[in-house]
Amino acid sequence: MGTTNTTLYTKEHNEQAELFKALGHPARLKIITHLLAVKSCICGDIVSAIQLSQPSITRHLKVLKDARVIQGTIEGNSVCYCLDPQTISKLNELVSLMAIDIESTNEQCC
Amino acid sequence: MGTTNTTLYTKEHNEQAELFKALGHPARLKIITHLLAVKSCICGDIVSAIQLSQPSITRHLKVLKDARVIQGTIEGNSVCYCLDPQTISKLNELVSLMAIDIESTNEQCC
DNA sequence: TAACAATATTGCTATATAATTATATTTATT
DNA sequence: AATAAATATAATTATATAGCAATATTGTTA
Repeated sequence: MGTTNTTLYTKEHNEQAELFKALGHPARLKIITHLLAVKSCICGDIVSAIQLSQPSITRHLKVLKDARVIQGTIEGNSVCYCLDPQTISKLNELVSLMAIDIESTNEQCC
Repeated sequence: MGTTNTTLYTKEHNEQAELFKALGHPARLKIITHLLAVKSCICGDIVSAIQLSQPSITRHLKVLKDARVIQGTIEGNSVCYCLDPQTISKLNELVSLMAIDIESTNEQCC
């Protein structure tokens, strides 16, 4: 049905899935890369950096914001977006743990 | 349109997005967690570990396999699945870089 | 206050996804 | 060869997502 039955899973798995899902679109990765590249907050110029319509960008930004990948603060007329270090850090821990766990599981049976 | 226009993005971003997308479902994270926990390849018992129908599991496994998160080898009647260390390692590098980059961008303007 | 600028929302369409039941395929076993 | 077991595929349904054009909202400035 296109609808995930979240009741079957832990809160953690559901939250982590939301995060990964938010990262699962090239436009959103491009936005993130852009935010990292400019080394500071950026405002409306995301639209000119990404080849999508303004409403589409806004939507992608909303997805990233809902997943707490980015934060947005209103600065007068425009909005200043930047990455949320906490979320990226949490993501990093999660993936690092996976990588460590997999190292110790070096039975390579497949 | 529900269809991502992949031509707008780099091959890397498209590939990374595919990977994140594959991880963006709690059932698939549960499968991964299970594979990490049993510390070895497991076969059909994934179905009993996850509360979903057999075809749904098979589909999730296919998504993970297509994204190279897991590998599957046929063992007689059943299939043995395990995580692909290379992909997890690549993912780890990517996310680590993000985390490092964000550290150096500590202007916290938002 | 009017006009402008920047961002958000709405409405729409087409494709993608999640899930199931039923069926098919494949291999093992008797 | 027949049956059983394990996995995969097909068909179906409902919801989600990506994208855009048009419009609304919100804040700035003349």
